[in-house]
Amino acid sequence: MPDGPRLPGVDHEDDEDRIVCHVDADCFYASCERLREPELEDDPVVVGMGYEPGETIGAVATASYEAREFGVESAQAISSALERLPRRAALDPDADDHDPDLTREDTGHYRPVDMDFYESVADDVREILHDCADIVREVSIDEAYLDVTDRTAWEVADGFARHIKDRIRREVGVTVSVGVAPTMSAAKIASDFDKPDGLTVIEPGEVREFLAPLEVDLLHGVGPVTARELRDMGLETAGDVAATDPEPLAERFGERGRELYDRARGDDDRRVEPKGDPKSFSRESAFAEPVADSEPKYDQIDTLAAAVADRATREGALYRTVGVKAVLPPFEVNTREQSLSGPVDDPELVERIARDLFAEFESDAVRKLGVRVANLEFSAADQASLDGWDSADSSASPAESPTEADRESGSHAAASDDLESEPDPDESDADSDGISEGQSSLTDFSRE
DNA sequence: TCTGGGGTCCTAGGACCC
DNA sequence: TCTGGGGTCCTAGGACCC
Repeated sequence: MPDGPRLPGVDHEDDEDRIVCHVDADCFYASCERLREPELEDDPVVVGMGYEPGETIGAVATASYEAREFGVESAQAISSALERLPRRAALDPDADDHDPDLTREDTGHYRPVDMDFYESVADDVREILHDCADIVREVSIDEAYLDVTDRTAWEVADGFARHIKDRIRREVGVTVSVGVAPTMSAAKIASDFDKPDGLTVIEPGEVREFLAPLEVDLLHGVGPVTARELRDMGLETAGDVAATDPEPLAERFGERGRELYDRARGDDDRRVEPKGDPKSFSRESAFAEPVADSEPKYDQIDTLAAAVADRATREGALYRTVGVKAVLPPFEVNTREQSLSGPVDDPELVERIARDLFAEFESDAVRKLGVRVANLEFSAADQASLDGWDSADSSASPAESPTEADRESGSHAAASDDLESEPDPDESDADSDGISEGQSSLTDFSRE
């Protein structure tokens, strides 16, 4: 949308040159593990779940660079990771997976994910980032964009980035790679260019030239599927994309095609902006092997529903949509969701709806299940309850005050009734009635 | 890559409204 | 009623990212 033609002489405020920094921690989880176990330094370290002897599910979350040399990669199944790089612990003759032929050099350390600890380290990094920039967009636990236009200049951007890296290393103890460029997408590629412990600056005017030789799959937003299609179109590098006719790209990939074309040419108007509220919360978990019995599946749905609802409550979010995911062998992903007429915070309702939506897969073998809430609203409601205001305040969450919950909560009641009554065999009108009826008695939640 | 978990955004069809 | 066209919401699926 911001990609329309520019009119000369008309308000170019938005087109000012920006200096964008992308900061990306190097194998962050593994670095965190080394913070508390310095002996792991220089040894291969793999962080993930499910590598205990006998466990087969789970995947690698992060592999240190030493571990990557053995072919261990992020997202790899634990079984393959262990094949390439056995556990150091397996050297112990008493270990369950002991192998007498192993040598120390061919083994690595495996540690389970400990998000609470990684979050605490990330907090320390974030503090430094906010100290170094006016605008920070945190993308994930180990990655952020900084708008540092007002803090530095191109002539000294290199030194500024060095300063950020040094502070993080000195004060927190982890290394990061930094990319500096006039756009977010180029900064992202720059930080990736020289990992680990990298520092790459792409100055305005150099972006397209810098990108040109890069393989298409290095562009943000190009995954395996798109990369293959692009190659089929004869486009191997960012330079190929930049030089091609954008129309076929737009036809094949829609909006993403236009975006891809722009990015490959170094055009990216996005401003660095702080991240807004989350859009959804979900929990999922895989069974060790496909499960056909309905009971363990419903138990898992209940557990996931409770966890998701609890998360929403803790974060002060109301939700208006509840969904489930059922992955059937070999890897068929099914999703079902249902929206209510108004936002609620009601764990029991989440469980009921999740069970109801899952019923369709009751007799299928299932390898993975998930529950999700979406259409979140972080309104005055949670502020009110957090501040300890009493429920007389009209903006208080309808679902949190017993008195209010009892007498109103229209959507709530309507939705519950609807779900409790046996739905018609032909369910298509059973839903729409009951659920929309509560609307009139609902507090007005409309956003403008 | 025989495939974990938590997210985001886009697309496309259908319902529904005016 | 042989029906125009725009807009929005809902749902399901898919690609992608970390």
